[in-house]
Amino acid sequence: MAHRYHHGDLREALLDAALSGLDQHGELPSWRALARACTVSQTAPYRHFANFDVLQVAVAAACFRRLTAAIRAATEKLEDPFERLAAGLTAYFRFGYRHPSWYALMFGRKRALLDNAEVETAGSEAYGTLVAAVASCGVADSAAVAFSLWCAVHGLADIAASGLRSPLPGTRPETLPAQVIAMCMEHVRSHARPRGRHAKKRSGG
Amino acid sequence: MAHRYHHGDLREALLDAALSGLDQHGELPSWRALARACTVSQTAPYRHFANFDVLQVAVAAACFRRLTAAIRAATEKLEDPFERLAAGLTAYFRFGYRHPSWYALMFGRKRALLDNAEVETAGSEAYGTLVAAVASCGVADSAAVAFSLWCAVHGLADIAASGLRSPLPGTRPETLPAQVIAMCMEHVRSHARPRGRHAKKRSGG
DNA sequence: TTATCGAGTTGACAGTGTCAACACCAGCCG
DNA sequence: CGGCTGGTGTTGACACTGTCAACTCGATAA
Repeated sequence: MAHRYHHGDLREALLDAALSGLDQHGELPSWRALARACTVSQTAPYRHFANFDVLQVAVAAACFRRLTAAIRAATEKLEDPFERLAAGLTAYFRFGYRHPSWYALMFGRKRALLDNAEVETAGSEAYGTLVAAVASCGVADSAAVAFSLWCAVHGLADIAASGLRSPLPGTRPETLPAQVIAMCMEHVRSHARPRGRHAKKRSGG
Repeated sequence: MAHRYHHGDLREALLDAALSGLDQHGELPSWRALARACTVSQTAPYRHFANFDVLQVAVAAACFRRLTAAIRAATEKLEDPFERLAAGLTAYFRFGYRHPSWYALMFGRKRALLDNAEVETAGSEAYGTLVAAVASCGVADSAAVAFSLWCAVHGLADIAASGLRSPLPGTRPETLPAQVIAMCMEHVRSHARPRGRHAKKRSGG
């Protein structure tokens, strides 16, 4: 059975092809190229996605889920809330740095992405982990502080993802995130309720 | 003579059409649409731009120059270096917020933009004003601090430009930049050499 | 067995960026 | 004045794109 008439799991195959094409060529393959990659006629994908935008949205949502997973993986083993936060921010940056084309898709401003529920949900979950991490550092208005941190780290990731022609000559890109994340942690500490200098979090309050 | 065979200044007309199309429809018009807008055949633009990427680069460079101008306009009247810096950061944000499609073009990661001399120059000039402003606040490693500020403000502008579905419910987008810029100024002050004089804030140590 | 219907196919359409070949016309040289 | 030149604009074509309508396949239900 070299060629079944029905592919079996075309939807998933298309998403896989999209992700790997994104990694390989830096851009989302065309609708027809995706079909070709799945050895399927150029209109077969229409049975699974209403149009190209819908497919893009599905891919972006998948990327957001991976971002959330990356952050969780980087933080789940840590106890100290400040360490957790710093690790989460670092993981966020690294995600954008390592998968520039995913990040570009996620934050490339596509009309369809902006008002889509799936992306909204997946994005909010990622953002939620950040707010929670800030709150657990004992910051009062954690939402506002979290937003500022997000701006800083998103800017860093976005700059890194889009080439990073190192505006600081002689500095390796690897060292830049440390500066930015240091600024973030400064900000958090200055907004945290005093809790005892080097006390590990003991009991929740 | 309603129709001259030679347009006269097609190059400039194309750039104008591109900018206004960018403002009006949120996206760069197509090559052919631009030609149509200048009442010219669809291949006439090739006499002025080698291809579509080159045109895009020219438009992006123009946008960078406008950004620099906006920052200069917002800061030139101010004396106090800290005020100047804050005003410059605010102007940067406002530029992205008010011209989302320009900003998207400038930082949308297009291969052609990354290694283009004109864009590089125009971008560096804008970045240079930031570094200078930071340095004039008496910050030692002004390059590193400026980069962190850039990340924060770029992230803010980028988020604002791409829709800003307000991750902080109940907060108007207008109030968000204040938070981020406050973080930036905190960062600068904590890295500034103490100079006495008109210190608005002192950090206890 | 036959009817049904989701899933895949073919062919076509308007739109895109780009190229080669051609047409126009301002300017210079004789 | 006349003819040539070369920058500018035009025409027609190519391969490619996303999308649609109409057709076909084949597993499952009656």
